[in-house]
Amino acid sequence: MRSGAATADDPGSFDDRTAKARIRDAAIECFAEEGIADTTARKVAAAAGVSPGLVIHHFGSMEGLRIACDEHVAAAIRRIKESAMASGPGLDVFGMMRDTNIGSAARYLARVLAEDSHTVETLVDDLIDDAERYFEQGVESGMLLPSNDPRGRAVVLVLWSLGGLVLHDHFKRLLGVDLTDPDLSTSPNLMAYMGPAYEILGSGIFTESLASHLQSAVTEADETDRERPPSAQSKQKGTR
Amino acid sequence: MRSGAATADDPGSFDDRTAKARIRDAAIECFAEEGIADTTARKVAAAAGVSPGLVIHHFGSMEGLRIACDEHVAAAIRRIKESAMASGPGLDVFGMMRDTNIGSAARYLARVLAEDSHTVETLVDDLIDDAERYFEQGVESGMLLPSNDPRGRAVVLVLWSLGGLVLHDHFKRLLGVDLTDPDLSTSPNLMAYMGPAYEILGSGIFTESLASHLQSAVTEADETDRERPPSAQSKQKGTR
DNA sequence: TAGCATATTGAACATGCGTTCAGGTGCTGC
DNA sequence: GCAGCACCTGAACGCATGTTCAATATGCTA
Repeated sequence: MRSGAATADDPGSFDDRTAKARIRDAAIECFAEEGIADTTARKVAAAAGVSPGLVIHHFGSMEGLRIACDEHVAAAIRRIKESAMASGPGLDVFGMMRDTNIGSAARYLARVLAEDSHTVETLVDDLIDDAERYFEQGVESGMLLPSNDPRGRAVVLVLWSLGGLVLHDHFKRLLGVDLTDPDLSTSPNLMAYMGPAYEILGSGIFTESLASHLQSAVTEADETDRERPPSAQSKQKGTR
Repeated sequence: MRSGAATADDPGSFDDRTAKARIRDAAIECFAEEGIADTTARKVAAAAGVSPGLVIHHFGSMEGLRIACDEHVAAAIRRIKESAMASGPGLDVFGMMRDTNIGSAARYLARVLAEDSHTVETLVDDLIDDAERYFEQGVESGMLLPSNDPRGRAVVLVLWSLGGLVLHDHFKRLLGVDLTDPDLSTSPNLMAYMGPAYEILGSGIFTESLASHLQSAVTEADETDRERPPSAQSKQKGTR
């Protein structure tokens, strides 16, 4: 069909745009744009310029297509992340996936993050592992504060960030920032998001006195197993 | 089938636990448990103990059902939020919706937050408005640090929190905490989440030097990008 | 009692889905 | 040449879906 490309699916070969690859790419875009549930074999086929039968012929089923897309996007993100980490220090978790023509990957991710997919779980785990390692370096070099729970801090920060990605429509509506924009860094409204984010990550939001008060409550609850959590007055509900 | 102590319904109607209400409740549970796309009229009908036709008869269409569920859940959350805000200060955004038998509302919310629904948008807007007002009180009473962008800070914090809710499966897997658990506050692993969260919100993660470095980079980018916006950095950030 | 509106059913319908399959096309090796 | 093979098509199948509708049950009004 195309140029003198050899046999079909050969990852790493020069011309990957075989029909199979075109279908996969079209599927990623379709999943990203229309959502998982609203993406049908026929839509993907039309977008890729092939017949519906070919979609199933190459991927076995729609679920197979989903898995292939998951893996392709995960691989793309890993590649971007690696080059970003090699290029030097960055601090936000999104930084890993911006400044690169990542295409529809961010939008795709935002769509599948809430579904359960083993591939995505593994990707999230990896992102957290890397963040944790990254934070550790930051602590050692004096850029980041140490944590009582480095792993937990990495989990919370990465999932907050990814959760923000999932809710990108709300950010777009409320702050005018599209977190899935491939070239987010040139967005004029970026600071509407980055400003508050850096402020929070810079100094928190609690004052000294409140922070110490909460901290003592936390450690207290941590030591005694059955103690009230720090959220203060939970109204007794009678029966338990 | 449950009877008697049903969850409250529309304010204004006395006994709403009609078949229509049963269908709506079953639908909320079904949406929450199986997801939006996998919830069919027949499943809802079976769960409510009625025929599929009745579902459409009462709500016009499945989309009508979705809207009715959105509005019901939004009303429930607003009610909970109001009583929580009346009961005194709390600091995390989840606090609004825990300590109450909110049923499947949190799981439902987690499912619809990423879809677009005008009702949910309005609910999110309200949550942010309340958080902003709430933070303002916290600043006045000396519990919270002032912000250069109070609105932006509220948006970011609420959406990070809600994003975490959407990704509750990942939190459950990684920290053992189920953020959609109706009685979250008694969860033994709660601190695996609250600890890092409070740590971040307490003092941030950046050290002094890095924070000032980033801040200068931000203002620099702000000035070079365009003219200095009218309301920006009028107030110098905390003396610390 | 009759009359009427509402509540509810269950079978039917049209639609769109994922998937299958028999066959067509073009290339490669003999 | 022509067999073999991979790629690809497009019609078809079976199924689940949302929705419709005539028919029935139920309860309210007079």
